[in-house]
Amino acid sequence: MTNPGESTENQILIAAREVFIVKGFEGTRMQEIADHAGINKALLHYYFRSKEKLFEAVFSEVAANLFPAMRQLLEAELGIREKLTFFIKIYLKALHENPFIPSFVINTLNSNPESFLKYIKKAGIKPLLLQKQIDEEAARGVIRAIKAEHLVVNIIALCVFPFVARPIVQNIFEMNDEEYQAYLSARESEIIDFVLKSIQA
Amino acid sequence: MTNPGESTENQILIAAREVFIVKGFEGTRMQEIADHAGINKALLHYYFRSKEKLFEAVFSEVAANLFPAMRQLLEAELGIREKLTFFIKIYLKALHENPFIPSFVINTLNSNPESFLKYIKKAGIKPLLLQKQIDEEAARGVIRAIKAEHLVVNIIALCVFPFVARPIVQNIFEMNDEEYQAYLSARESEIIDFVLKSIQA
DNA sequence: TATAATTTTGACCGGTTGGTTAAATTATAA
DNA sequence: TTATAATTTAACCAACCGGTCAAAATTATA
Repeated sequence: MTNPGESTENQILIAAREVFIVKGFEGTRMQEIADHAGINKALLHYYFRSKEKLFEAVFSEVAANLFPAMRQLLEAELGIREKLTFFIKIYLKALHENPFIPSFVINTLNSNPESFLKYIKKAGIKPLLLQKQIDEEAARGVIRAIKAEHLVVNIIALCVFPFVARPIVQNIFEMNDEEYQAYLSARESEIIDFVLKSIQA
Repeated sequence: MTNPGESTENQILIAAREVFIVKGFEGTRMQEIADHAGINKALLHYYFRSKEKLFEAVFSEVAANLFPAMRQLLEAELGIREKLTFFIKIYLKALHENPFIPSFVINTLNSNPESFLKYIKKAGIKPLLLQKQIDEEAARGVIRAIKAEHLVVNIIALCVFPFVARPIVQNIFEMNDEEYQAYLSARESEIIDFVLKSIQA
């Protein structure tokens, strides 16, 4: 699977991402990353010095994208209902493109709870701005009053959960892979509907 | 931390559960479990033969409790709104008592997606029963129509997510541990409200 | 074309870790 | 009290795994 166009360093990053995201830091073997990248294992150390630094390179790429995207969505110049609808659409699209990211994030949180803190701080998400908008639109009767910390967590939970719990959901509701894909596709309108109805004035 | 009243085997199980649940299979060292249990490491093999069998003992205890409880709640002789309210209350109570279980489940799903299948099958959850009740009560105008596979996943997602994403949520919304505890406590009424409003006829 | 720099490799090292074992200790049964 | 069974332990083993290295190969530069 060597890609002649990519530099070796980049091939390593791609392979490392693929393996770390599924197996986590402890579960990943350097030899497996090397196999994925189609290179000798020593090269991993040549370019990244250690397993931990390689993981950090993968991790920081994930974390660096997570929160800025979230902030951008939350600060969009939109009415609250449109904003939430837009957030749900974009967030689900990102999840479809990278379905293992949520599990990776949760795994990393488990073994290193402070790992995301600097990326959160750097992204500069301003929850008070959203709360302000919610309060203003609740005062106008557009939606009911609700705390931002509940609303945002609810939306992300609804989006993320079917990806992290896929084997369980698929089995309980007896869906094959195709049916589950259809289910995931239906989630967009389902979540938008669920959320908008729940905050109706 | 040796407990004179407990058998050695049980002490091992308790310690193994504590460590495996937080660190997962790959991240756990047998010596650490032995240290937690206050015993010599060789005893782990004497009683459980291998790390994998010890993990399986812990895992099966978790899995054996997860789905039967869920089924019981879903088949309670209650109206749908009362049933969902009851489900949320009991589910959150269980999560407060075992806050690391969701992360453990997700970690285990990641490394072994088929691990829960036999426990799901054994629990015999009948989604069609719930769907039937939803359809009947929607026909009577008690709630709006909604697919069981969306409703159940939504509820579990809302309950579970603040536990698995705690460090991130805590940091984005700038809460200390005490404030987060209050936040978790508020989740019950928040989720009940959110869900019941979203399925209102 | 020669030399230098960079990249790559196979082989190896040392620490970690799951697992084993013989002996010692404790518990139980006869 | 003695024999046997169960439990426990310190020490050890072997495989695994992250990391290193000298040499070779390749690429770049003078």
